[in-house]
Amino acid sequence: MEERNGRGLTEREFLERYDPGKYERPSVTADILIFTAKECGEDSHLQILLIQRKEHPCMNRWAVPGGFVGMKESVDEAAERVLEEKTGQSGVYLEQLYTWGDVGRDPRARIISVSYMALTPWEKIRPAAGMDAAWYFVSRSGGTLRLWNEDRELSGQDLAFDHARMIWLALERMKNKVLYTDIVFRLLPDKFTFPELQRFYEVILEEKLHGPNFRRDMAALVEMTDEKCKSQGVGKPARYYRRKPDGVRPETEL
Amino acid sequence: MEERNGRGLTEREFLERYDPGKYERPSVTADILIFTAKECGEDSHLQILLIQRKEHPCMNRWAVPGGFVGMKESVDEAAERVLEEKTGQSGVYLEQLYTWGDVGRDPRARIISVSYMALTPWEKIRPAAGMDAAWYFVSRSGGTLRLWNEDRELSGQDLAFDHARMIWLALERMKNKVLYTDIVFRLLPDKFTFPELQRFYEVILEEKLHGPNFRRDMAALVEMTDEKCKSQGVGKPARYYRRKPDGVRPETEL
DNA sequence: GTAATAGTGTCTCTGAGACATTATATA
DNA sequence: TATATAATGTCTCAGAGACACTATTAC
Repeated sequence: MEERNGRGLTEREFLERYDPGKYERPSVTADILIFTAKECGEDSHLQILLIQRKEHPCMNRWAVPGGFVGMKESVDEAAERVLEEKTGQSGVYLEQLYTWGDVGRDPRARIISVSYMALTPWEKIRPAAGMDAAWYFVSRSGGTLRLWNEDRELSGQDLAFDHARMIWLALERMKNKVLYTDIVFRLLPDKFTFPELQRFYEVILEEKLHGPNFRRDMAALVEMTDEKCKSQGVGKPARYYRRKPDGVRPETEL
Repeated sequence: MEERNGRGLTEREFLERYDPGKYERPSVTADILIFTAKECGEDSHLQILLIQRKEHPCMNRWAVPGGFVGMKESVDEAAERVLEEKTGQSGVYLEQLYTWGDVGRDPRARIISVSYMALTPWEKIRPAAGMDAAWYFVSRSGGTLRLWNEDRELSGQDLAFDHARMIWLALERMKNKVLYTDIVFRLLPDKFTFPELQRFYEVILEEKLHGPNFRRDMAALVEMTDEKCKSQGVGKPARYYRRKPDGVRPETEL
């Protein structure tokens, strides 16, 4: 530990003299794509929490919640902080997705954003804090992103900065991971029916699945409970299932 | 475009008054994991370019090449710049991997690093610039990373910062992507033999493959040429193959 | 010739996909 | 009873894995 560098300095001496202020530096934010899913009548959809900006730039446009990374918190911690501020939850599944570093992506200043994806069951969501936050249904059809709720439908130009691409990438990532990881269960409550589970898979995969085969393929991951769902409408009521304690698939590669 | 915010400012007026200097900001680097692969006698191995640090902190330890992201370049552009400085190449396959944001990861200052993976054929590599750069063979066995070359063998403590984890993640990512993307061909020259191709797959997948089945499965992606390899040692000389122009698999999800 | 590696052909058995059938609720 | 949805059982065919065999070089 007493090694000296080219100018004869130890590490301690070097660090004391080190001036990090010589160069200009970018700001860094953690932006969180908070997803949930709710059964709504016939068809299910993913939902994402967006915030309407009350300030320039992109005033009145809708943005993914985010916050600047402080000097005394890791980027991951900043992401958790933002998530808790917006949903009142902690311990939510959070996964880093991508870092957005183009020069002109925010006209205010040089801002680099690390995007995260958060997945949480609808039941655990507290009503979005503040009037400027709203849940939007989200789907992709053809090459375009669709975002809508009871109040309005957004077009591509209604999203701030490069956030449309952020959302697109998150949906793509989910689609790629859903078959070999456990992420669906992060969107579901502890007890769920097989039809629910299947609809969630279908939404994320953006394709219909064959019911009987789906049951067969999921058999290793879930187990039956004695409870039956109260029948909603006509037809045989579904039985509740839960995850098998040991039926585990990996979640991240890190 | 003439919308005014809560204080009656237009976007132009707001931006003129915006002061990005109020908060302290972290430094951001782009760190490049430059991989190549070379046939070396019996067994092939991936190789990675490392640089021995001549300065505190982590003096004399080996680090992944990196550089600070300038204010007038995107993070991707910074990555390309670093890559070209170190290999003299441009147009190399480059993929963003992960962003490392822990507070104490660099004792000099708060530094957030965006890691990239670069893949290039051995033939296109120019000799590493400077005496401080060296190629290391790299593999994982059990839970540990192995790095070695003709001169020395590195242990976990010989790597700077969190760079061992960076390399580990890159190997994991490669392993996960190799079967459904084109990344192997980024490591190979234009013409290659089937045994070569198979060994590269085996190195990345960290498992032996069955020769005849491997040929069958790759048939859609490559095509035979008339050229035969000069026989090296005993045995039937291998035939050269090249990629089919249309035999394409996707490379990234972005 | 033998040894060694390159390359082809074929068999089998798992498992994904499709469909038929039974079960249980409402009306 | 009819209808709608849940849940189970079975058939088939493509494809992964394993193996046997042929081809071409050095020695």
